[in-house]
Amino acid sequence: MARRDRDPSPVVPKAAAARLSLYLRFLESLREHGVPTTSSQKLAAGVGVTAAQVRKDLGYFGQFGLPGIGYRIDHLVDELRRILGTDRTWNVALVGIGNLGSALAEYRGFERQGFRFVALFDRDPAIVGRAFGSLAVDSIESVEPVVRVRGVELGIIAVPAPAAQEVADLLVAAGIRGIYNFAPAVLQLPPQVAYVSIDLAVELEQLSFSVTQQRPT
Amino acid sequence: MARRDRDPSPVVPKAAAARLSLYLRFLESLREHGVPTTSSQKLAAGVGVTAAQVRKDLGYFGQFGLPGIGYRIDHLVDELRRILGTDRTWNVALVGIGNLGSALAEYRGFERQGFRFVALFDRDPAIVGRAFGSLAVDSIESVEPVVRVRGVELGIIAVPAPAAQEVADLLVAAGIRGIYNFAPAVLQLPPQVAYVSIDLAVELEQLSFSVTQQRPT
DNA sequence: AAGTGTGAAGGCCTTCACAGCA
DNA sequence: TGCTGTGAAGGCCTTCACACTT
Repeated sequence: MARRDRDPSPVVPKAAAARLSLYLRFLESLREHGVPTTSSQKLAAGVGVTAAQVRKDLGYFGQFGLPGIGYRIDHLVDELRRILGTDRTWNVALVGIGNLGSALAEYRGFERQGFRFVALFDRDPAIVGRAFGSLAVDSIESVEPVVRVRGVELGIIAVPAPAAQEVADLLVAAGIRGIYNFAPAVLQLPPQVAYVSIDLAVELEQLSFSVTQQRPT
Repeated sequence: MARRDRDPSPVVPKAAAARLSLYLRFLESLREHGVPTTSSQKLAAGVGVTAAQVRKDLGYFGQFGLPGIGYRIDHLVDELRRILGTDRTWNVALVGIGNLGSALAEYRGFERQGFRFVALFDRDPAIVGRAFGSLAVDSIESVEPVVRVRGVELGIIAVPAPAAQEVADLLVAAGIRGIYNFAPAVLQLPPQVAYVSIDLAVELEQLSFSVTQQRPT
C-alpha cells in the first residue's frame, strides 16, 4: 500500500546546501568588481569544486542559468539569498561574553549577511551591564523574557562546555528556532530546533591529523 | 600492465577522521569521571552516531577493542591522540590580531589539546608590540625569520578576506606545514600544505537555511 | 552473554556525458 | 558555438549482519 506524502519536498544533499554559501560569497565578490555574468566553470574554479557540481547543486533549487551565456550574477545572488534565508534580517542572541563571545559580538561579518545581535547574555555579574556598541549584556536569568520581547530567533552559545546544555535548554524553552554552538559539547535538542556546531579545537586537530598523515586536506 | 604502489596506505574516509576528534572529546570527559571502559554503543550515543560507525571508523586505524568488554578508555585516548597527532605539542603562529584574533590568542581550548601559540603577527603598527600573556605581537614583515627561528609548524589566519591570500603566501614561503583559515576566502595553496577553513558567517547561514527549510540539521 | 571487527549490501553524493537551448 | 540542466553511471560512505573473541 502506497504511503501518501512520502518525502514531500525535493531532497537536497546536505553537502550541496553547504556549498551554496560559498557560491554566494564568490558571486558577491565578482559583483563588487562589476562582473555581470559568470559560468559554472568560473564559479567552480573560484570555490574549488567541479563545474558539474555547481550545476547539480543549483539544479536542486531551480533553473537559474541561461544556456550559452551562464548565470546573471545579480539574479543568482538574489536567488541564493532567498534560498539560504538571508534575504531578510535575523535577530540573534549571544550567550557567553568571554573572549570568544566578545569577539563574536564585535565581528562585522555576521551583520553583513543579515544577522543582527539584539541580545547578549552572561552569568558573571562582572560582565552583565557591559556595553557592546548600543547593546548591554543582560543576566542569563532574563533569557526568556528578553528573547520573547526582542523577537530573537537564533541563539549563539559561547559558554564553557559544562554549561552549554543548560544554556541550550534555556534558549529552547524561550522559543528559539536555531542554535549555533561553539562549546565543545554535543547538545541534545528537540528536532524542530535547527543546530550547527563548531568546535574550534576539533578543526585544528583535523589540521594536525592532515599534517601527520602527510596528506593535504 | 599493473601499476606499482597504487594506493600505498590504507584509505581513510575524510568523514571518519573528522569524527575521531569527537570520540576523543567524549572519551576524555568519561575519563575525568573515572570511567575505565566503554562500548561502541555508549560512545556512539555520546557523540550522536551509530555504534557500527564507531567500530568502522576505529577499524580504519587498528584494533583497539576487547570483544565482550569494549574499549579501555586510557588506551583508546592515547591511540586517538597519536592518530590525530596531538600526542605532541605543535607550535602555532596567529596572523591578524583583531577582534577574532585576540579572542583566539586568549582561547584556552587550543592549549589543552597540545597547540601552543609561539608567535602573533599583525600589520597595524598600533597593534604590533601589544602583549598577550608572555607573547608580544610582531610585525607581519618579520613572519619569515620568526617562523623559522621559533619552529612554527601551523599558521592561523584571522585577517580580512582581501589580505588572506597574501598572508597565506607569506606563511607558505616561511615553510609552514598547515593553515587554519578564518577569513571568508578560498586560498590557493601548494598541495603539501594542509588546509582547514572555517567561515563563521557561512555556518550561520547554514542555520538560517535549516530554519527556513523547517528542517533540523 | 556481551561486544568487537569486518565483508557485503545499500544508499547517498559526485562525476560523466550529452540533449537541448540561446 | 557555448553553456546549462539532468538522467545515468560510478564511487564513496554508512549500515547491516554475523563470525569470532573474551
